Amino acid sequence: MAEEIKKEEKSLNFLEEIIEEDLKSGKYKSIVTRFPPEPNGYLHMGHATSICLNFGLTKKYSGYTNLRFDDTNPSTEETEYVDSIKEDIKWLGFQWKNEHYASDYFDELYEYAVTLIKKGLAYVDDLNADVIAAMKGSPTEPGTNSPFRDRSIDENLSLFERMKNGEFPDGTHTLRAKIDMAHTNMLMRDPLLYRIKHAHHHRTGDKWCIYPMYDFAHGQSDSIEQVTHSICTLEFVPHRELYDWLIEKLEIFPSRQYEFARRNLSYTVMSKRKLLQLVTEKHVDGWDDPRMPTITGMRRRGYTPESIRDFCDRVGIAKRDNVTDVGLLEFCVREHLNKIALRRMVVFDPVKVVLTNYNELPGQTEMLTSEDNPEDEKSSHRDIPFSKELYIEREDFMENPPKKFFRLAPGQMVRLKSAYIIKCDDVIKDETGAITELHCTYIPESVSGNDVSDIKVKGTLHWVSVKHAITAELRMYDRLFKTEDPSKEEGDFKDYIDPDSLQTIKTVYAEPALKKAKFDERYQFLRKGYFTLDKDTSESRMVFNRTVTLKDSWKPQPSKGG
RNA sequence: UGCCGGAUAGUGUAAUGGUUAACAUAUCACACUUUGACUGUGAUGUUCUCAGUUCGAGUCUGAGUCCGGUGACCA
Repeated sequence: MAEEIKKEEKSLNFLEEIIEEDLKSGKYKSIVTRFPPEPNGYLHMGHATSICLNFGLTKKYSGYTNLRFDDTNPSTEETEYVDSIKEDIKWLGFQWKNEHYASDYFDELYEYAVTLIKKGLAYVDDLNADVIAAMKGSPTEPGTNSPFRDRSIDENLSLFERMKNGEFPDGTHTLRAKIDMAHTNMLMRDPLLYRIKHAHHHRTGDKWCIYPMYDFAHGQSDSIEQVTHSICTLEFVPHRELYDWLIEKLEIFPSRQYEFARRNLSYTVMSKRKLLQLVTEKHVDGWDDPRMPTITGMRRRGYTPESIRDFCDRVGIAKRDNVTDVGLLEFCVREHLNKIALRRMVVFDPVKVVLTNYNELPGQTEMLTSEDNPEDEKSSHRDIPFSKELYIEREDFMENPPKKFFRLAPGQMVRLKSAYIIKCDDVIKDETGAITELHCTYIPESVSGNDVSDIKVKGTLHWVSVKHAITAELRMYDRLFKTEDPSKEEGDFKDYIDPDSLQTIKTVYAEPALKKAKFDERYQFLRKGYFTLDKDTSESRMVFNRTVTLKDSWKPQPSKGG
């Protein structure tokens, strides 16, 4: 027996390295992470990265992940978002251990503030926002101490309590940490800890009129929950110093913050503000528009959670700015859908084929059969009716084909998928010269599964029987933007929206098996792409969304002289 | 202008001082194919610059360049 264990050692990302080191050194026996959305918007692909990271880490190493809503700003947050966020996380396939709210900790946070005041490390400032901002100084110039900086502890205590009791209007007082107004890190120049907001909170109602700032809530919540690794994006790097300072002064559980680069995707935008703009200005159909990089949008588009997780795994994480090619996401989606999608034939832009030598018996329909998914050896099958009159794709016929055109052309033969080989004999046109029918002959002995014709053809076409076809509406979605990084372009990012990113085909012709389409199924319309049923489907109208096209490497050769 | 990050094929990541810098995707060929899909085979293509340390540098040091973040009573 070979002693060498050939283990495919997958390299670790920088967070896995840190965690393995922490586990090895005995610093922690198990790890705790958290996913901390603010309930003021819908989750998008960037959040999905963070979710996969946080939950993935505690799944790989022993531990768990909490869901914590960072609801410290009552004026922007709503319960509506809480529900959608939870739904999205579950849909992605993750389950949190505890559901927390920063607002659950308001009492403790208040006590922490009192502790800081008693230590002489925080004070109530009577300055208004503008003055405080002005006195912060600039990156190159130190700030100026507030005249209220050296109030007595007792006075601070009393003032802070009166703030809590609602004795002051909004904006008149704040609680600030007493650190260093000349600090090179602007965030350390006596940062605000609490502000007065006489606002109704979605969970605590009217109990509070003072609310902690992010910096005085996030790290403290981490600590209360004994989060070991608090993972956030790079723009919070400057906050880490304050994060550590507060934990040290408060002498609470030392959670540690680690930062990674947020995930950007090409041909889309990812900031909450921009996505909101797209919705409110009606450039898209809503948060769940299938072109949106939101979880709900991708779900409606037909993306699978498996493919999104796979994508996150493949791209990994690091600390450098990135714009990941959305093509990679599309690859992951195709790869998964190829395995699970049921095959169906749908003709988008029909041209009629008449099989001149096919004799239909009255009252009888020839039924053919085809596998639902050739990737699956145990695939189920469905029946497909065949008849004298068929539709094929208009683009699958050319009167004057270029070289290597494997489809239908005068005198040329093709296979109809799961049916017969046919040969084109005549092209029928109307008075304008437009092709109305193709007269073909079929080869009876070439039937799929029992082909004794010995004819080899290069092309196989999808088709439907005219009289058996059902109709549906198709929404062909493409990338929302025309440029890779719309935010980087000159002018407004919205100028780069692709007006053709949604093209609706009102009527397409499908084989009857598609009538039984279900919302949780994915379909591959043969040679066309992956589709899923849209919520706009009604009794009278089926609507399908194109999730992603099939890869298509065929390029028509330039034909010479007609 | 200060402070803090970062720079490896087109893109995203790996290589933890030691062969010819790897993997995925993309692109291009070829093969296979009752989906011009899938699959298979091959090819193209990479360490920001300069100097230094070292037998040996993508990795360490210094300088420079470029990119990003940061100056909300937002998170």
